[in-house]
Amino acid sequence: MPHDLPKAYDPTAIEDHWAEYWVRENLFAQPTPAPDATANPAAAPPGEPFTILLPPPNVTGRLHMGHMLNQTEMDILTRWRRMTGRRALWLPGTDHAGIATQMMVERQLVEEGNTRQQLGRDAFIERVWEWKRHYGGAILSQMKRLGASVDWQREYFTMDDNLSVAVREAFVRLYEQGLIYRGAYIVNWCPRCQTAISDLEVVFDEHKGHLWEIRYPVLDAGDQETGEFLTVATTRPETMLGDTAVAIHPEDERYLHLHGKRLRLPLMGREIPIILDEWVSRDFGTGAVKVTPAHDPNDFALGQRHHLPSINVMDSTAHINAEGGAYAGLDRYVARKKIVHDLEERKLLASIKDYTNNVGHCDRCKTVVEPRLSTQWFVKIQPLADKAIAAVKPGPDGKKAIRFTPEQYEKAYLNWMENIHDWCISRQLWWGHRIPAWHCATCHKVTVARVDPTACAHCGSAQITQETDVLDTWFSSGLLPVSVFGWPRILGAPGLPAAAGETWEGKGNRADFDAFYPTSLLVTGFDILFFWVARMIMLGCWFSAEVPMPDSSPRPLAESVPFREVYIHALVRDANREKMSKTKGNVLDPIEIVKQYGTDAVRFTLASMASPGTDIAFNVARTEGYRAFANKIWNAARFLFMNIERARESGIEIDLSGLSAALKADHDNYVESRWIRSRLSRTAALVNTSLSEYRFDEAASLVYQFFWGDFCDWYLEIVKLRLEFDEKIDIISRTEALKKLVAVFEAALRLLSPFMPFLTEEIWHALYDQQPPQKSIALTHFLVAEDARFDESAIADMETLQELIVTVRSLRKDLGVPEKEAAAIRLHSASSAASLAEGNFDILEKLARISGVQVVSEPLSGANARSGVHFDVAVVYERTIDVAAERDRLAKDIAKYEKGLAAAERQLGNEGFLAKAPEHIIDGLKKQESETRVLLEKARGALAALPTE
RNA sequence: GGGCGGUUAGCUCAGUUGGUUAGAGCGCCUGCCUUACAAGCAGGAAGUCGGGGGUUCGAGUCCCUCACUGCCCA
Repeated sequence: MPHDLPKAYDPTAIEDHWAEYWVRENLFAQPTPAPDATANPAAAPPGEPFTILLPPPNVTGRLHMGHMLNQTEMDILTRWRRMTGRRALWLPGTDHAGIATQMMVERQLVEEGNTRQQLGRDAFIERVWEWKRHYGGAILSQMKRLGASVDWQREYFTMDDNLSVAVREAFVRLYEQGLIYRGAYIVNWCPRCQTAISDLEVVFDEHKGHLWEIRYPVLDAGDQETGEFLTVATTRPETMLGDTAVAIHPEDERYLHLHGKRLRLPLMGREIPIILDEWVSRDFGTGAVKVTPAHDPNDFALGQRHHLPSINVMDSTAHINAEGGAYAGLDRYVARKKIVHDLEERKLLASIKDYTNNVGHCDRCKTVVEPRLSTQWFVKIQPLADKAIAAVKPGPDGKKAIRFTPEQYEKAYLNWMENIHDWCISRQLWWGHRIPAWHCATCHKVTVARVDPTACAHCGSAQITQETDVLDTWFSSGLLPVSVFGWPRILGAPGLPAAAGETWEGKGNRADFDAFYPTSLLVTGFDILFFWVARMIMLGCWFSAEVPMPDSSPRPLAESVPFREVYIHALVRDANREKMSKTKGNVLDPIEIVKQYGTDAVRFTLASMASPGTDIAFNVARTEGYRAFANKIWNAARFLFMNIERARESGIEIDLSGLSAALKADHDNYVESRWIRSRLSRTAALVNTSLSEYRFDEAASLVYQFFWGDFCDWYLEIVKLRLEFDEKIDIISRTEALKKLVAVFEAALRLLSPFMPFLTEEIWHALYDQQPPQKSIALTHFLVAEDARFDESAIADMETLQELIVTVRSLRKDLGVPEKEAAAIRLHSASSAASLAEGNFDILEKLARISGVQVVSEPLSGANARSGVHFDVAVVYERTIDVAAERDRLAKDIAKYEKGLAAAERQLGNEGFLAKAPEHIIDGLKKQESETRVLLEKARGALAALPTE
């Protein structure tokens, strides 16, 4: 029997199955539109595209909570958009992660007693590919398991041939445009990784160190020491070996007499000038700063301004080199110690002060980064940044081509983009896109080419060797929004395989580009704002601008952006709001939690806590609650199936093809059915709005509230009355009631599906006896307000009934009526509440255990009565209420009503309010005032009617 | 040092352009195995919205200020 479900929901029993099913059936593949689709709208597939690119996780990566949040949000949005009829394409893939991957494989080699140098470049790269084939992309398998609704046929990897072609083309174009140059500048150098790293890969940590003050002897005109000293302050004394000047502020009165003088550099003996520069801070240290252009970015800038030589005193492993004289060969920290010792010995150390400073560490290996002068490749970034700024600011039409949510991140983005530095794109690694530049041994010029050259383009010499550096990983991932759709092949660029077919099947073509670029949205964390977001915008705007629009017109900026919207989500922290970190040991593995509670429950936790701009303190207690929610729905399904079976046994078959009509049906005798359909309609409207504003928290709680609070707690309980088989309810109404129940439930499943895809898929298939109208609930239609009939009066009536039921329940409890015992009520009402109660006696009987209703014409007060706005109700019972407790309760109510009434009266007596406040506010307040007055009078009466002690 | 955010129930958070008596989940208290569900049902308690000042007919919401706190950039 297909409808025989276990009593408790066990996610592990079903999730693997559906995860595999979705991948196997290729349900979320988005085919390339027919090439002539844009020219011939009739041939175009229906629906606006909704395109979203997975921000590429590292190929070495494993799924963490941040990924899971990120992917949950993308999946909810993609599933939702897909169900609303958009042509949804979510494109997955990974990043080759230069340093991380190379480190991984190097570690393997070390275990084998080998090094990459021994292996050689080509063999090493082959080794990395091998590693990738075996271990790479574990994170994508995890995504599959979590049911991400991506198009697996379009999976990308930044080192794939097609994407490598794009990288090479981009490099060559930028070079030809004069936007790539090579030169010696200060870069962040990781002595362990042996490569330059970007500013963003340097993590600053507070570090307790010292500030050493060193006395530099002043020289007179004859180069003799005058006996005077200029004292400089430094946190890194070992760099003094490379000092080429000392700088002071030109207006610093302490040092006016030293203008134009020279100094003798201690330990090295070299003469260096005193230079004047306004950059020097007079308040810091002694106001005199040593200048080491080869080892500090600020000093480098000073050196440029004052034409100072740069002396590099360290090698690539941060050991002192031959320029360091007696210290050559020492590690930087050993050298520091020795230098301090030597200075002290020569009485040149003025003082040592404790000092806390920010020290940069390599993001990958935590080694202290050494700012170092070295020859690197750079992108002249300003022209790209200008476009990237224009794309975010309002255009001439006042519209922004890219919109940020939450808005505050736009400011952060612009601030960064407006202060951007040239981008160092070279990395001294082997794993990555090798820079397509060849150095000529004959004329020393550089040849940059799309196809590997055999001779120097300048002098024709065959003595050329390729640049050994590779490109920064972000260079390739920044290109993804264009390259995954076939750029540059779609331009038919020379030296590239033709756009039509060949080996590029499924790797993007012109029709894809026309259909899916710009993508709709990028979802990512704020920590990634400057990595993906910024680079994709710069490169996307730059290169797509050359691709004409489908109608051959030039592509405007608004159509060249890589995505139209950016949604920035929060950081996932642990339950104590601590940042998760391996060293703290508080990292939660999402997969482990998923195993415990089910994917849906974890997804729902993340969604319901994802209010924009607020970090998520992930607490499994919350997840436990949502597992309970899943279980609740599971059991609601069991209840339905039970009744479908029972109906079937008595020869009633529900026509599942008529469900949507049942939702809209005008004719309906039952208030609970009119009410639940109205609530469904309202909920659908609000969920759609919330999702369109990225309010995952609102959307999730709306669905939760509807399913549990409305559907299960009220509707299901009442509908049981209609399904009674012992009673002589006519078969037609029974069938109708069951049909509406099934219709509402099925619709609610669709509403829930983007949030809980596994549970809803399982139940939905079961509902259709494994013969559903679609292959997946994910391919059905997402509910909108119009799908269910909305009836304002049903909501009002139901709310009155609910209030009556809750009042009676509470009264019964306070009177100590045993749960199972029915009791009669007396009811007074000046409005329709009494007739409503009589007309729906069966509901009251079941939900409030009422044995009879006696409608009375006099208001009720006293020991066993309570009042709502529309009614007074008393429970007929032999015992009376706990008078003291009731008095407390009433006193509290009275105080609350008095306060409320006083506030309302104050407002309504205020002419300014009556004159200025909008009408609906005034009307609302008047209504509130009169209702509160009624409640207050009734509460006072009730208090007076209580027996005295 | 510069910039941005946060402070609402015991905990975690909502609270739309100022507008009717500030909400949710979890936790807590009380009573129930009522044949969908004890991962449940029913009832209940709980907040001077960080402090102070101001604008306004009206402030959790806007402005100023102080305190605490988090993040980003240098």
